[in-house]
Amino acid sequence: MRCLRLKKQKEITGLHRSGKRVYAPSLTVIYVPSDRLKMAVCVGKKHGKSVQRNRIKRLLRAAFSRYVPYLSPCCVLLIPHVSETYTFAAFHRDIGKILGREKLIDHSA
RNA sequence: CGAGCGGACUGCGCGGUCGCGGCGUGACGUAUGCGCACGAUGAGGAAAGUCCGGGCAUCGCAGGGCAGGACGCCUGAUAACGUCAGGUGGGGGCGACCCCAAGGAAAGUGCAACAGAAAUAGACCGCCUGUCUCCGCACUCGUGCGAAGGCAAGUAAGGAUGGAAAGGCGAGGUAAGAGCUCACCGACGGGACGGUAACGCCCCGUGCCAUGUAAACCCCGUCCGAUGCAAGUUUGGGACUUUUUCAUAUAGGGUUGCCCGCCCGAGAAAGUCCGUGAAUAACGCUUGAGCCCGUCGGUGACGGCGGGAGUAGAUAAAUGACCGCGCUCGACAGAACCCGGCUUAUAGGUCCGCUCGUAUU
RNA sequence: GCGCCGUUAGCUCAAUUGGAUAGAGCGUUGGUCUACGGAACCAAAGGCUAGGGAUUCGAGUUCCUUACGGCGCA
Repeated sequence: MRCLRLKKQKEITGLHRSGKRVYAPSLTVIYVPSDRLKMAVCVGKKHGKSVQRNRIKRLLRAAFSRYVPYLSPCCVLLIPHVSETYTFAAFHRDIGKILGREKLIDHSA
């Protein structure tokens, strides 16, 4: 999981500038094709205190990791939307919907 | 039973599958960095706010002065504290109990609006005495009484204010009054006794030198060098070119905010090449004034001795998903160098001690 | 992680050494003017000075504490 982390400031600003944005009810995904699979989550202070922010990050990582074995290589940034409640089921469903629509899932694998 | 006060503790539990962080082991794989397998382990009472105090680190270390800051009843505890313990004084509550930045206003300066006669100091009204002028009444006819006004002296009883009005209240006293005198209370001064002390209590004396504010400046006493793990240490990172800033001592830079004193000869920027990367890697980084139990000393905070258990250490940052069971249906909330406190948030539950009221015995 | 500021009317800002009724501009509402509107003029409303406590006779101002917002440090 750690090798998939997207860490560099340059890469993240690059994603914001040239990445493709895809929207779902619970979150926004920004991605760009790459030679390796990398991901990051972005949870701002508007989502609440640190306990709640940590929980959102865990839910996003857990939901994303379900699709890791099937993904073609790219850089991905996950940004949740502000809401009353955050559930694993909603994140899991929306991430699957987006990745399927954008044809990033390699069904042959 | 109802209402309440104080103290201590707890902070969902159990089982499975997949996954995450660092750690250990490996007759494993790759070729030194990781992967794989197995094993044990992995957030709090506040981890929070950053309000105090330390450890630790670097700079200064020949220090000195000024400025600045903090604290402030007493005694003790402690590495230290603005914390804690025990007491003193004051305030609140019927009570259990709770609260208090609680030195100095007779070292000096400032401020006290409005109201009020007057605000830190006095005489506006008033009261009273003497005298003069004028008026009225009475009669024994120049005296008495009454009223008004002027002048002089006395006084601080009373005067709608105000947070505060020159000790309070009562009695005597007086022309009217006044600690002028007296009793009680208060204040101040002195002494004896008790207490380590803050202070308490008793006796004697003084008619009483006099408001509040120091979380206004200030004075007195005690303490404080500065910066903070983004501190700091080590490795890699070197080569070439260009530009620029001053200087051989009245400059420039460093040293604590400033001054004295002390130290130093180089420093800065841009571009190109090598390089995965420099917002990097490793160290600092977790055993510490720590925790639990017993015992001894102490009213207690705490200390001495003996025994025991003891792996969070990340770096865009680790605890999640799904399923089953139980119950009271789960609050506030996430370590980031480490400790001691304070403050604030907190569903529900447990235990101990105590007070008041009602009823019964 | 560390250090430092701010919060006053719907908005932007004042308020002297603590002194009484917290002020100004814009906006809002009503009126005058106009055939109607704008502009102009006149008037009014609107504030628990971020919350709580303390000091003081008296607090927007001083002190403590909490909340929110903002800035700086590689």
